[in-house]
Amino acid sequence: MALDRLLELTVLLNDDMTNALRREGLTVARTHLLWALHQRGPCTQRALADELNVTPRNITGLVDGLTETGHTRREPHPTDRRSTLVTLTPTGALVMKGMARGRLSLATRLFGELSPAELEAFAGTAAHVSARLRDALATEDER
Amino acid sequence: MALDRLLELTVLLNDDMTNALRREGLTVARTHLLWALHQRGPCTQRALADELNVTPRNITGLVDGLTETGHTRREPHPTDRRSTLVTLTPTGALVMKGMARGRLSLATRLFGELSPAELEAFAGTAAHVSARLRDALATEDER
DNA sequence: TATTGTTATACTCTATAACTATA
DNA sequence: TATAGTTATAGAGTATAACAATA
Repeated sequence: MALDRLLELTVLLNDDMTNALRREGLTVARTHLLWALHQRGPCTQRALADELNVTPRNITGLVDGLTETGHTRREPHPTDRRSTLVTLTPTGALVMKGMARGRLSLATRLFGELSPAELEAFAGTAAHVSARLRDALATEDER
Repeated sequence: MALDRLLELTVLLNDDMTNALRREGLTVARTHLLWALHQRGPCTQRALADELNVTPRNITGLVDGLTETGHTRREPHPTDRRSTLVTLTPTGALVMKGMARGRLSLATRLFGELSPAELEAFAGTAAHVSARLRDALATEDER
């Protein structure tokens, strides 16, 4: 059944992500945070908490770790002295650029043998599934 | 790009799984263990460690938790006094039966609107991607 | 009074290493 | 000597609650 394949794929992707990141001294959770910074630029921890859907306390820990490894830096907020701005260090920015390239090459290797039509069909279906997921889980409680 | 959709889907599925399971007092890791028991019947902890690809120490913790919540039980191995056989309690077996049904109904809701041809194409592509993933990650190190 | 980030505390998953009981 | 499972220890991710500084 398709769902089983999908779940299996989920597990595989997750494990592979974890292992690949460990080789760079990163974790999945920390990489999500880096990715958010890469896309949005400097953020307050509050904004990161909202973006990643975790508690502010959790962000404190993730930024602690990333700052210790030299990927991020805490800077004072220019107008609000309660806030800190989390920014990518040059190293952190480099790592994220490499990661963007890595995703591209992984995609090429994974999907490279598919015809454009197949690719389109797959992406369309994935989008469809993604959209339905929301509705489905809103009513999953009666299970 | 298709990979982005796939990763997004991975994250969504993962979060949803986590939340759905929390409503039943379970976690993803513990459910993997229950699923293995559901499919293979009573297992030694060693066998579970191999099946889930985690350390024996980790299995000790998971079985501790599941036994405390009444999903599993430890029984003496009939011939090897070093081993314990982990079994599903009646409650645990019931939960897993419900989960098998739940997966079916979730699949129906997610994929129900797709034509058989679309479903087949999606499943085929997922299998293809799954297979390629192995090769791809064996050579991902040059990144 | 409300918000930002922290400290305090706790639980789960995970790993390695040392140890006990058995094989 | 090797194997099954445990205790000991540690680190990461996550949560809630109480608190300090600031708005």
